[in-house]
Amino acid sequence: MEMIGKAAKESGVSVKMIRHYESLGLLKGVPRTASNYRVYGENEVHTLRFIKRARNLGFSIEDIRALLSLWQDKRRPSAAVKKIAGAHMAALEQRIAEMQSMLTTLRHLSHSCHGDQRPDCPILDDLARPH
Amino acid sequence: MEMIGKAAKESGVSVKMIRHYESLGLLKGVPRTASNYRVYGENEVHTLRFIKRARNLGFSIEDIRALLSLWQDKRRPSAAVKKIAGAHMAALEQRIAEMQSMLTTLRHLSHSCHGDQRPDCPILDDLARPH
DNA sequence: ATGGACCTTCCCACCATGGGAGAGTCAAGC
DNA sequence: GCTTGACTCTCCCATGGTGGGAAGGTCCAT
Repeated sequence: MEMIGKAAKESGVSVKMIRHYESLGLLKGVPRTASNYRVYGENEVHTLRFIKRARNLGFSIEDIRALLSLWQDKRRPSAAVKKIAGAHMAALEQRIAEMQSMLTTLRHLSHSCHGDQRPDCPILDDLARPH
Repeated sequence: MEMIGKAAKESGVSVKMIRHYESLGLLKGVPRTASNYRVYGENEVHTLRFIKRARNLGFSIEDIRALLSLWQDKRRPSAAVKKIAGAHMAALEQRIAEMQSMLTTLRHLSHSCHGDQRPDCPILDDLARPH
């Protein structure tokens, strides 16, 4: 009889988040003891690790919901999985590109800022640019 | 007499967010008409554009709060500005590195997934890895 | 039986943004 | 003057993912 704390340790998902995922319907039908404690078996811990790994790869909860149901469907077409992964990769690429563009601008600005005791600061000048 | 809608258009900050920034103390002492409408002048619009630009560069509200006060302090040391920018750049770099690491893994997995009608899928296999 | 380590539910917070309700205001056109 | 539409006001709620903490129940070892 495995309680939530043990499942948390084994899966790497915090107790808080295990309950949260359950409330979101990612873990269904978790049984309870007579005193209302959640009980986890191998399957649940396996699912939690799946979720953990997917979160580590940046998948959203909705993506994970879809991935879990494909995982459980032994007749899924692998194309369906690849499509989700592809969309996520595209989103990551876009976000990275945005951040890199910020970084490029910041590096230019920072490079041209003395960073000393004097008040002159191209960084502030840029932020305050009338444009 | 410039109402909030016009200030929004001129600054690129939404009406909602202008009010929000004011509630956070980023815009102080915005005057009101007799009928309680906010009134904006050049200074306020300028500040809003500053905020907008800083947000576009990914600065947090707290960073912006500090940047605004440095902007208004004509005797600031530029080092203080550069320090904030540097910390932000480091955070961006770290986040980008994390996302790129996700992307690398995803690309490997996706590459080895047929993406057809068959159920075999290394992506799911990896997510479900016992590890 | 007491204490400590669990567990439960419920509410609140973050950050930045937006949606929408319900009410007031203002100007233009009739 | 009255209607209409475009503003504006304040409030509350939602997002997504995570955590904090309160108030109470349970279980086991001393």
